Amino acid sequence: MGRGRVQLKRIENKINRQVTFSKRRSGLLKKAHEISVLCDAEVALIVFSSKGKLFEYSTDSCMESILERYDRYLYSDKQLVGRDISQIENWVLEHAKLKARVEVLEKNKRNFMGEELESLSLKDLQSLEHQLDAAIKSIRSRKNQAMFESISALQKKDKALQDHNNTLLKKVSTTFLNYLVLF
Amino acid sequence: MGRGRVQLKRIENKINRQVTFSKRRSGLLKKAHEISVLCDAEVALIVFSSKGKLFEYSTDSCMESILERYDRYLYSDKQLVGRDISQIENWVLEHAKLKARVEVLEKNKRNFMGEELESLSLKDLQSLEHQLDAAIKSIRSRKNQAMFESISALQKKDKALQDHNNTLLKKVSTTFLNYLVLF
DNA sequence: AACTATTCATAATC
DNA sequence: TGATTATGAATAGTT
Repeated sequence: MGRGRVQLKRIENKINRQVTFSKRRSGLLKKAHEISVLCDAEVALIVFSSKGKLFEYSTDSCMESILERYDRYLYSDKQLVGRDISQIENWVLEHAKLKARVEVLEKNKRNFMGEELESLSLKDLQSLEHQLDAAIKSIRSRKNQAMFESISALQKKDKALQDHNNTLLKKVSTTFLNYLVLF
Repeated sequence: MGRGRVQLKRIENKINRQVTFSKRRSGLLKKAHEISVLCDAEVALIVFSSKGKLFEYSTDSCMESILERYDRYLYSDKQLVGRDISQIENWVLEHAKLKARVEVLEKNKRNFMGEELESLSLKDLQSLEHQLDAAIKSIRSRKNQAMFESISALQKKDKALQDHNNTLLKKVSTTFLNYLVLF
C-alpha cells in the first residue's frame, strides 16, 4: 500500500513510526468494526502504542463481556478470577447491557408499530416495509391454518354430539317400547 | 475493495457471510501483526465467528499478558469492593425485571416479524394483523414524505448549481470580450 | 493534515 | 474450498 513496498520490520525512524501507527491504527479499528458488522462476529481489539497509550475496539462497546467469553472459551471449567474484575463490576456491566438492549428493543417495537419513523432513513423505511409485508403474509397464512383447524375441530365435535344424540334417542325409544309392552 | 463497494451492514446470505468472514479475518489478523511489528505496538485481537469459533492474534508477548496489562490500565486505581448490601439486592431485583422485560420484548419482536406464531390465539393473530396493517400504512406514508423531501432538496441543489453555472458562464464571456478588446 | 502514486485487500466469479 | 481478477481501499511517501 502506498508508494513502494514495505518491509515487515520495525520502522526505525521515530516520526515515521508514529505516523504509520496512527494511520494503520485507524485502519485496523475500522476493519475490526467492519468484520464485526458484516459477518456478525464478536471482536475485541486492544492496541498499546509503543509509548503505552491504549486504543481499543469491541463489538457493542462491551469489551469486558468478550474477554470473559474468551476466558470461558479457553478455561471453560476454571474460575473466572485471574482477571481481577469483581462480580459486582460484572453486574454493573451486565445491567448496562440489558438496559441498552431493552432500549433498542423498545425502539424496534415502536418502529414495528409504525411509530417514531422520523428517525429512520429512506433505506431503513424500505427495509422495514418489506419486513412487515413478509410478516403479514406469515400471519395471514398462520391465521388461515388456525381457522381451518378450529373449524374442523368444531365439525368433529358436532359429529360426536350428533352421534351421542342418536344413541340416546335409540335408548329412549327402546325404553319407551319396553314400557308399552310392560303396561 | 473487490468488485463493487460494500454496505456496512450484516451480510444476509449465510454462505457469503461465511466466505467474507474467512477472508476478512485473515486480512485483519495480518494487519494486526503488521502494525505490531512495524510500529512496535502491543496488539491483542480476539474474534468470535457468528458460530462461536475463536480466532486470535497477539503480539508475541502472549495474549494473557496483554489482557492483564489492559486490566491494569483500566482498573488500576479503582476500588472494587465495599458497596452497600441493600443496594446489591435492589440490583438483583432490577436485573430480574429487566431480564423478564427483554424476554417479553423479544417474543414481541419475533411475532412482529411473523415468527413463533404457533403460540398465538386466533384473536391475537387477528389483532397482530391489524396492528401491522396500520404500521405499514404509516411507514408508506412516511416513506413517501421522505422521498418527496429528498427530491425537492435535490431540485433545489440542482437549481443552485445551474445558477452558479450561468454566473460563471457570464464571467467567462465577459473576460473573453475584454481579451478581444485588448488584443 | 492533505494529496497521490502505489500496493493491497477483497467481492464477485469460476 | 481454492484460484483468479476487477475494483475499491488503504496507505507510504510527499507537500
